[in-house]
Amino acid sequence: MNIGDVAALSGLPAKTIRYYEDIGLVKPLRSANGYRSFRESDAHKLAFLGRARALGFSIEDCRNLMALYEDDHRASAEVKDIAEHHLERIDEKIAELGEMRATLAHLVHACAGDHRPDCPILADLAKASKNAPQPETSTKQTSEQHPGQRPGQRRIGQRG
Amino acid sequence: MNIGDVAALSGLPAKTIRYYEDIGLVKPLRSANGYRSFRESDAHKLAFLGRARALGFSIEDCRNLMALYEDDHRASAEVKDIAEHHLERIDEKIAELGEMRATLAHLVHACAGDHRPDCPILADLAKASKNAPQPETSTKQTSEQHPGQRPGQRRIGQRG
DNA sequence: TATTGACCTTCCAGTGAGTGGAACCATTAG
DNA sequence: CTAATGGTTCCACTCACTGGAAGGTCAATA
Repeated sequence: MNIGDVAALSGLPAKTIRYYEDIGLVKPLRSANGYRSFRESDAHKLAFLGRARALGFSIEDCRNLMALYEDDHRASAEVKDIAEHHLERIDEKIAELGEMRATLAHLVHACAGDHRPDCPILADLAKASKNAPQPETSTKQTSEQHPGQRPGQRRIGQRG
Repeated sequence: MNIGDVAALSGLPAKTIRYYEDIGLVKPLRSANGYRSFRESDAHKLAFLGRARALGFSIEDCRNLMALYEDDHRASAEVKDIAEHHLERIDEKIAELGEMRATLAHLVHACAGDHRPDCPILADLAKASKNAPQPETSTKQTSEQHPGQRPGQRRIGQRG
């Protein structure tokens, strides 16, 4: 099959499949016209990859999982190990996001959200949490200031 | 103060602060020797940015929040709007990760994790979930196969 | 004074996992 | 013949930095 066919079967964009070939995850044959020619096994692999990626596994994890999948003498412990590590990382992320969510929800709740400028959200972001109430600015000036004439900044303010 | 001082005050790496100047988030002065010279207000901005980033706001959000923070005539509704949108995105992510977690935890629990090759995790990844039991491969061959002699792959298997 | 060492500068390249687009080739239908 | 569709390569871009090279500056010490 051509790339469009495996794309439809696996649900992966053709671009992604080309990328997966580029990084060595699949190795389709080539037809005489230069088109990629995918076997059943390639389509199977791509579906496998799609599902592993949907579970959040990294490409490196996918590579290892694929290798284990194709190894008849694997120990399921190796697979479980990868999955458990991934599970831990997911739990960490959920915890991190949960903390963000709690703080943010609290601030959002406290903000009137009207025409007035008073805003607990900005107040919280602006508050000095660590140190330096009057940090004393003990840093000695190396020489006198002059306005930033060569700040060397590009892409000022617009994204990409 | 020099970059090291604001780095210590804000908790941001000097590299990050240079990057923030590059994208126009801060505009420190320059000393005669070419060193960046940060005012109190710059240090304050950087601390603000550090906290906003820690809450997961994107750089673009930070840019907008900074602008609102510096606008005495802002409406708190604008700030709340940004925060609520971010909160929604966080909730979506938590939900997504939660689904992954559930599936993965189920699979991990079902896997013996021993020396034997039988593995429900791999079985699940490999199972055909969508369509194509025998997908019939109706795709006509454009020409006969020949092994992949010009697959054009680079960085095969190693991370770059 | 020379030299260290900490600090600063710029610029370039890389991260993960693709995505968008240009320029071009192949196949097929009308 | 032409157009549409689908394939090819290659390059640049994303996001928010991070690492490192090559070199300039400054304060302190031998």
